[in-house]
Formats: sequence, C-alpha cells, structure tokens
Amino acid sequence: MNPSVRDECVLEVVAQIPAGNLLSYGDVASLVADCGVACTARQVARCLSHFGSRVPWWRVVQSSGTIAEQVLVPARGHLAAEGIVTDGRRVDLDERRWFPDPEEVRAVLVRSGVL
DNA sequence: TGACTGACGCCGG
DNA sequence: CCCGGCGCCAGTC
Repeated sequence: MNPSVRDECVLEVVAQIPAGNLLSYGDVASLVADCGVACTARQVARCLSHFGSRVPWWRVVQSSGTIAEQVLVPARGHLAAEGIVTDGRRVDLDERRWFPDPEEVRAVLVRSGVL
C-alpha cells in the first residue's frame, strides 16, 4: 500500500520536527488540516504505523505525553539520544513541545511537491 | 452491509 | 493519575 496525499503530508510534517522537540498525534493532525488536507490524530497514528520508519516517528507522542506501548522500548532509546528523559512510559510534552510557524510548514509541503 | 480494530483524544468519576 | 466510555475514521474480514 502506497501512502496517500494525507499520509505524505503527515510524514513531511513529522520530518520537520527538530531533534529534541516533540508533537502529539493531534498536533500533527492540526498542522496538516490547517494546510487544507483533512486529518485526525487517529489517521496520524495509522500513517506512522505503516510508514513511520522513514521519519523521526519517536518525536510524536500522545497528548498526555505517554508513549504508545507498542513502540515504547525503541522510542526510549531514540529520545534518550536527543536528551529527552522518560519516566519509563511518558515524557514532558509541555516542556519539549514544538511550535512551528504554520506558514513555514505549508511552504515545505509545497516545496516537497505534496501540495 | 456491518462488526471490529487501532502507535488517539477529551470528559467524567 | 488511572480508568471507563464515547467519538473518530480508514482498513480488514
């Protein structure tokens, strides 16, 4: 199965998250939606489960800061390498949240040809 | 069709 | 903070 336009947008946004910073699935969905492509947190999760290997997927966590059980172990390793501490199953999202310029996000999607 | 299933999120208790 | 319940939506059976 090839990624849909929405999936491409999700992957591009996740690829833009700077090392050491985080976004929740819902945040990614909002950024994509603001670019005119319908998207929900659930769809972001499904996209990453299929194509996440090509982007820094560990920088996306649940809105509560909890890391999905399914990828908890590998995620901890990557996060630690970026200086992000975990208490075992969650991170401090408020402290590490990324606040991108919506215009810039959109610009990247256009440059990459997705839009 | 319809039921079931997620790397989710918000609200109440 | 944990848990249950409900909404969400594309994919699978």
